[in-house]
Amino acid sequence: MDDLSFLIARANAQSIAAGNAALAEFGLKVRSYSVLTLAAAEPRPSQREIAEFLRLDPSQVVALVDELQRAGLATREPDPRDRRANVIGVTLAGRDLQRHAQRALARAERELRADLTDAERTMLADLLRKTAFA
Amino acid sequence: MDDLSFLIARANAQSIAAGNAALAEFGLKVRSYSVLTLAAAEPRPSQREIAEFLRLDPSQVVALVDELQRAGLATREPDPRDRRANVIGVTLAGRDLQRHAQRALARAERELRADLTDAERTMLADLLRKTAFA
DNA sequence: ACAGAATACTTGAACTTGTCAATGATTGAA
DNA sequence: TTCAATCATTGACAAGTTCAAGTATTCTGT
Repeated sequence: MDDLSFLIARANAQSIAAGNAALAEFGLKVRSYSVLTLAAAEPRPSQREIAEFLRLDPSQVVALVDELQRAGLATREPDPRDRRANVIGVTLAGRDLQRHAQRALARAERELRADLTDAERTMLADLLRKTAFA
Repeated sequence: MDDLSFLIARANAQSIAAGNAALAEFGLKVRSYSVLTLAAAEPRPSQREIAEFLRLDPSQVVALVDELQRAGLATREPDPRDRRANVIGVTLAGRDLQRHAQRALARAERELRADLTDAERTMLADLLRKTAFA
């Protein structure tokens, strides 16, 4: 039971729990926060790009964007260059909330991973990046 | 989006997908394999201990043990020392299957994490262990 | 010894997530 | 221009999570 996949699974469960707890005060979850963050980036992504990046089914992205839009945080416009696609962006409120949520999340993560030094956290991130984007 | 939790989530999704694929030929999934592996250990765990270790709700463990038992892989006996609790173990077939599945899983994992050297994999496991069992 | 709190498992319900197939609109390619 | 591919959407369904309630058993304090 000391294999990589098990350790990763456990660390992930902790991340999600801590993340959702930290995001609760913003009315967000890890999922909706991720979508909001991508929507706040430039260039604004399409739903397909969001789905691809987060490894979600496109139909899940529909629901997530619906939710953010209803909350007045995200915008959804047809892409003028490809009218099949929607361009997802953020409202002013969305951008503001994203910033606050990002800070809260970073704080929660540092707390959760407090047993690692800064150097170890960096090392861990590097290794994960190397294997997770192969 | 390059924070630890995101990377962990992504690596986890890959692990589960690759793990389930590798375990399919044994009729197992990552979940049932984990329970089977714990059941094969000494001393044999109770369902509560399995739930705690895998961070599952006790009711989920009921279903998982049911499944393994129906497949003739796991045994479930009341603990003579505490008749509220069940002691979960493995049958001969269960032990045998666990061994084969373990090998297949290790192989799949090495393959999935092939972009890391052995030393890096060890380092990654050490870091995860340090943060996941704080 | 006894009552009451606590624990282990089980069941079932509600809810969230994950997966898939089908559809309409639009675009790209032969 | 026609045919295939792509993007978003919907709806159906399986799988996973979380909770509350119930039974049996054990533990605690008197």
